[in-house]
Amino acid sequence: MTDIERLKKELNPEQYKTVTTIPGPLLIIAGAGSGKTRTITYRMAYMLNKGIPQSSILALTFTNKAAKEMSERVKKITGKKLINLTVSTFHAFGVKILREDIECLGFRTNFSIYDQADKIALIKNTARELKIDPNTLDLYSLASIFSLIKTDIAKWNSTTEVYKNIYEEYIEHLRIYNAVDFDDLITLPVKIFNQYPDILEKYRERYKYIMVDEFQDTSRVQYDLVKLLAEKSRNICAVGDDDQSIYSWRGADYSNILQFEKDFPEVAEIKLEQNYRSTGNILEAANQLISNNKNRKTKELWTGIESGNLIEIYYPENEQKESEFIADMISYLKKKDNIHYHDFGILIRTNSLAAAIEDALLGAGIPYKVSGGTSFFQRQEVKDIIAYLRVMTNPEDDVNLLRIINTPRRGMGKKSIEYINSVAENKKCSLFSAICAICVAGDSALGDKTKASLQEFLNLINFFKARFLSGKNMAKTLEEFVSNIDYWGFLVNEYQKNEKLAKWKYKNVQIFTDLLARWETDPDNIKPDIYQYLNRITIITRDDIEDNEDGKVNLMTIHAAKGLEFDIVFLAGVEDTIIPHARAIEENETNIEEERRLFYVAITRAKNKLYITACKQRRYLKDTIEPKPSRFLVELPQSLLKNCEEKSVDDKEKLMKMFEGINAIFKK
DNA sequence: CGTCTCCAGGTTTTT
DNA sequence: CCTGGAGACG
Repeated sequence: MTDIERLKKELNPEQYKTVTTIPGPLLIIAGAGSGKTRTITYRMAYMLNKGIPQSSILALTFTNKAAKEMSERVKKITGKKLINLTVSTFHAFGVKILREDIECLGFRTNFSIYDQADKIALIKNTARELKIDPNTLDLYSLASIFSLIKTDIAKWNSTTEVYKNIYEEYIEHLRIYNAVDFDDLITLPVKIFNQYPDILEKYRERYKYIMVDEFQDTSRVQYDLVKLLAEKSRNICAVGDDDQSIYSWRGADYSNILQFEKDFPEVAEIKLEQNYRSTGNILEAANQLISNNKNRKTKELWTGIESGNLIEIYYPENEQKESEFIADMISYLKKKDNIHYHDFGILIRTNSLAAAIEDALLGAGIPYKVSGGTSFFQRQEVKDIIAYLRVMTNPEDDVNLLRIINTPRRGMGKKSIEYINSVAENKKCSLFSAICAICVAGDSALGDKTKASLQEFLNLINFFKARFLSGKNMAKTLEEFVSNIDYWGFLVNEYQKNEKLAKWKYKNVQIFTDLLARWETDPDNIKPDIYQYLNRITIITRDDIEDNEDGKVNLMTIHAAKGLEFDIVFLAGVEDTIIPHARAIEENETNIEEERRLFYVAITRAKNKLYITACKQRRYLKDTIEPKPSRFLVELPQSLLKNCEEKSVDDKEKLMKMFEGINAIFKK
C-alpha cells in the first residue's frame, strides 16, 4: 500500500486534506476531539516523507507537554530520529532565539529569566528604590498591567499612568540585571526581527514550514512573531478552535484567527467537525452549552459514537462529601468496570479545590497525580537553590542575589543589605560587585563579622561557580553545594515545629538534584550546560518533569486539561462563583463567554461518562458559604442530565458494595 | 543588629 | 492554610 493510500484509509477526507495541503497558508478549525493532534502529527510526518528537511520545520505548541507528545508521535510514525526538528512552546522558542541573538539588544547570553515571583519581587524592590511604599501597591495587578503594556495590549491611561515611572524603572532594572521576564521571551525576538532584517532573514531561511497549534490561544505578539517568520515562505499552518480559547486573561486573542485570514488571503480553510472522542450525549450537551456564546465561528461537532450514558449531577453537602463521593465512585467503577486509574480525570476550576480532593483520594488509597498548581520549580526551597545557580551564572542578577544573601542565615539583616544597596547605587553596579568592592576595600561601615560573612559568601559562590560552569558533573557538584551550605540544617531550623515539612522540602531539593542528573546524562542532550538548564526550568511546569506515570488518577485544573481526554471525568465544584468564577465576572461581564468555553473544554474531555458535582455548602477561607449550582447547568439540555440526590447515591453505592462482597464470597 | 514569634490578610486560570 | 510583615528579645 502506498503512503497515500494508507493515509486515505486512516484519515477522514478533511483530515486527509489537512495532511496533504502542503505549500501555502492553511487554517484548520479543529473542534474538540476531532483528532487534531493525530492529524497534525501525520501532517508533519507527511512533510518529512516528502523530503522536507527536519530543520526547516517549526512547530509551535502551547505547553511543553503537547510539544513532547507531538515530537514523540512524529518519531513513532516516521521511525526517524528527530534531531533537527523544532517542536517547542512559544516561550521555549523565544529562549532559543534570545540565546542566539540577544546580544544585539544589549543583553548578554547568560541572561536570567524572571518568572512571576521574581517579577513581583523586582517590582517591589523598584518601588522601594523610588521611595514608594510597596504596601500601598497591589503588586499583583501591577505585574499584569506591566504585561499588558509590554505586549502592547493596553496603553497607559489615566488610572495606570501613575505607575509609568515604576514600569520604566522596572524595565531599566531588567536590563541592568541582564534579566528578561516571560513577556520578553516573545517581545524581544519580535524586536530583534523588526530591527535586524538580516537576523530575521536567517530565521526565515531556516524555518520554511511553520505550524501553530492551539492558535486560538496565541497572543498578539506571538502572532506577530509567527507572521514575521512566515510572511515570506507563506507556508504556515494554524490549527485552532475558537470555542476552546481559555487564555484571554493572559493575552490570548482569538481574533488572531481573523487577522490570519486577512494577512494570508490565499489561505485554505478546513474544518474538522467529526468528534471521535465523546459519546453522543456528552457531545450534544457540549454543543448546546457553547451555542449560548454569541461570539464564535459556527461549527457543529457530530459524532458517530452512540449516545451513551446520561450526565450525572450530584449535590453533596460540602466539599468533603464531594471529595469522598468522587473517591468512592472511582473505587467502585474501577472494581465494577475494571477501569484503570489513569482513565479517570478530576477537573477543577481553581487549584484551591484540589486539597479536599487530594485528602479523600489519599484516604481511599487511590493513587493520583496533580498537574498544575505551583510548579515544582516555583517552590521556595527549589527556588532558593536555583537562585544560587542564577547568581553564579549571572552575577548581575540582583533579584536572585537578594533571595540567597541570607538564606541560609549568615547574619545579613536589613541594615547590612541596605548598606550593600547604597554602595551598589553609588557605584552604579550590581549588588554582587558591591559586595566584592566592600570585601576588597575592607570597608569599615560594616562590622567585622558581617564582612567576614560576606567574604565567605563570595568564596562560596566563586568556588562553586567555576565548577558549575565547567559543565561537568553538575548534579554531583550541586549535591556537594547543598551539603556545603547545610541547607538541611537551615530547613530544620526554619521549620522546627514541623519536621515533616522540613523533610518534604529537603526531598524536593534532592529531587531537583536528581532531575539535573537525569538531564545532564540524557543522551538526547547534545551539549548540556548550566545556562541551558536554568533557562529550561523557568519555562517548564511540573507535569513536564513527571513521566507519564500510568495507573494514577489525574487531578488537574480545567486549563491544564486542555488537549487531554479521559474515559471518565468528574467535574467538581460546579458552582456559581467557581465556574463561572466570581472574579472573572466581576472584572468584566463579557468574561462569561470565556468561562463558558472553559466549561465546554471541561465537558469535552470526557469520552464515556461525565459526573458533575455542586456542593450545597463550601468553606471559603474562614467562613462557610452556600453557593448556587453553576448557571451553566441550566444551559445543558435537561433531558441529558440525571439529577441524583447524594444520599440515595450513597445508599446505592453501599448496596453495590454489599453485592460485590456477596458475589466475591460466592465466587470463592 | 539579627532572629524569632505572632498575627493579619489573601488566591482564577499559567508560559 | 500559608505567607509575609511588624514588633519583641537576645
